[in-house]
Amino acid sequence: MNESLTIGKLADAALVNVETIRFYERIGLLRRPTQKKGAFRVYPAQYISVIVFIKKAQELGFTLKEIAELLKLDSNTRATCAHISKKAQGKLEQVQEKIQSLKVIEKALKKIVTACEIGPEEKACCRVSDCFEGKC
Amino acid sequence: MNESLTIGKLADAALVNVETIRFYERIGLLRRPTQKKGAFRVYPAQYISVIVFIKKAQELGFTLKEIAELLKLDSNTRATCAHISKKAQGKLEQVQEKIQSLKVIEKALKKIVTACEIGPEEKACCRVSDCFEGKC
DNA sequence: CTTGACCCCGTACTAGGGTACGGGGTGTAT
DNA sequence: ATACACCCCGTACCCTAGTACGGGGTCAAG
Repeated sequence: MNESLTIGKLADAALVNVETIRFYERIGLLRRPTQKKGAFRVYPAQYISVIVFIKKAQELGFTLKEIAELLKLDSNTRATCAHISKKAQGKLEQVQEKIQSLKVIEKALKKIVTACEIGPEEKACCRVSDCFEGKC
Repeated sequence: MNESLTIGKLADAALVNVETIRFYERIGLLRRPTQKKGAFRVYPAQYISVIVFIKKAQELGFTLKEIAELLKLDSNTRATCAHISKKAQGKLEQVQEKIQSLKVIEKALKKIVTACEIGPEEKACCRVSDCFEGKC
């Protein structure tokens, strides 16, 4: 297959607005596609996963700037492989910290759920807002 | 101890701007402290962990609105315990989804790092942007 | 009892991340 | 060859989450 898409089809496939794609191109987050049909952009289907990735990463608290850095790791410039490895390691640590923090919140929420099931009087034993103080 | 703090001390302790605290109060994310010294707000030290929590949760991609919902789980209104349990379960699922997504990204980054260490030619085998398509 | 550091409130401004709009061009199906 | 859905670009506008500002009040030390 290896379909190619207009901006509208791409937007539909990635569940975003056409304007969002144009916006990402303007700020340099998405590369303008090399191929064109007349004046119209023509995107390889690959772009869908890039946009899906951007949206997922955003939900995880990455800024568009940080996401741009993540996407840069995909570029195939062999010359800079050591550099890319270093960058990837930094991002990896950032991701692992987020996972740890989420696990702390997860634990607090689980405690609230079970405490509630046991009985209302137990509930007060855990506050999500204390979960980063080790009190939970 | 059980210290009480002025807004300035609280801001310093929680590593935010005084204006940020006032902003959070304005939008109802933080409750205005009940105690006052004259016209000045007096905060119990507990507020520090609440603000720290807000900041952490933000980094994890929660909006202030979502964070307000998380904080509501801390309220001690016994009448609504079943309701709180349900809310907490919903939030728990949201948190667990985030953890899963981050693990997918983590895996992709690890692959990039090791591929880079083995040799530049292997690097192209993994793109972070494909990581939600199961291609990684 | 004054001075300096801090607080009050309201309003205005900013940055990030889009969304909407409007006037015009285009590709394809009929 | 014409209609209609879709694309182009630029500009303006919007929401969220703050940050800054300015005029005035207040506590505590000297």
